[in-house]
Amino acid sequence: MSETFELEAVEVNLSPLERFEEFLQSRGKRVTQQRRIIVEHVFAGHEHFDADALVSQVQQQDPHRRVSRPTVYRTLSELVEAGLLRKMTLGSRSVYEHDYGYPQHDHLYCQQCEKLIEFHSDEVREICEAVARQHQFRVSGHRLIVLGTCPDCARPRRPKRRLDLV
Amino acid sequence: MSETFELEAVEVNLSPLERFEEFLQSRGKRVTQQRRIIVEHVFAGHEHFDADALVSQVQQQDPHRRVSRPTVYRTLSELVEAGLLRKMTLGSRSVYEHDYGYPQHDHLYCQQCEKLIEFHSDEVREICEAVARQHQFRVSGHRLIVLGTCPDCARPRRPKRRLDLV
DNA sequence: ATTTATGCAAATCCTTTGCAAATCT
DNA sequence: AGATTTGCAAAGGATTTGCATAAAT
Repeated sequence: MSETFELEAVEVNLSPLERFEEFLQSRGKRVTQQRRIIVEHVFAGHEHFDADALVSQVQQQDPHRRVSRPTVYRTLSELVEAGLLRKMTLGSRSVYEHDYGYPQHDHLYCQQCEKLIEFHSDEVREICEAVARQHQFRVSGHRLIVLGTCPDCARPRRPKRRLDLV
Repeated sequence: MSETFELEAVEVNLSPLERFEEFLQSRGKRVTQQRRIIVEHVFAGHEHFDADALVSQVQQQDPHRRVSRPTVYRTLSELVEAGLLRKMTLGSRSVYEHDYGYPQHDHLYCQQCEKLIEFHSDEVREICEAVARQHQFRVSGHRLIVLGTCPDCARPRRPKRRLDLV
């Protein structure tokens, strides 16, 4: 998965933090400690995460560099605006993932263990564009999520599937 | 849109209510006034709706046949379980639409006016299946939403787009 | 007669907001 | 200094839950 990223990665000149600082300046916003902490933490790995996880991870990684929940929510919104993160809704909470420097992709979502598996498909984007064209619809993006059970969860015990959700 | 439905509609023997009654009985649940009211109302038209809209619509349609919010939520879950309704998340709330007797489809979602436009694509389902196969993933369904601006909203004023959401 | 369902009020969960104190530029 | 941010506590919106009462089998 990460190999794929390296290969397909879009050309990027600035580090996420640099890009974010640029964004902030262009808006007359300030480069604060907490915004720096958040960006660094978020781009240290490329897993999916939600606001809550981010708050506790940052806090436990270094008790000194703590950031409040409201600030995390505020900064995540800015990162989405800046094009650094992509946001998607999973059940009741929002999940974020890298957007800047990462190729477009969609997900397989295991309803058992809540795992997200990424996959890329040019066809999906093409279909979206074709359909949009037919409806004179101006596309800004799409979200495709394939629901089901991952191989790990398919074995063990009976797949008490959750029929609701998403 | 509705013409397409007529043509592509899957073979159906039972009315939604009959099917739901069957489902309820098979689970030792009861056929109550409010469950009947809800099913009838939901299948009177085939628009998308959320719990809140359903509560007020039912109430204003006939003040006598009122149903409480908790009951609506509980019944909607049962209808999803029964395969009569499909649930999807839009921003912060859940939106429902017919599933029983209606062909699989996906949506174009206007971020300006929140309108949902349905479209059908066999290719999407095929892609989902192909990808799932590659990952030994057992598919139970998918959700594809194309985000953007509908033609009606593209004209009037500048498209102050919402960059967050979904 | 039993058992399940309803409605109310209260509780949850996730996210946002008001505001005084702290931090940037 | 002057403006923006932060963190706290509280507010909000959507959905769920406990429980006594009402309705279905």
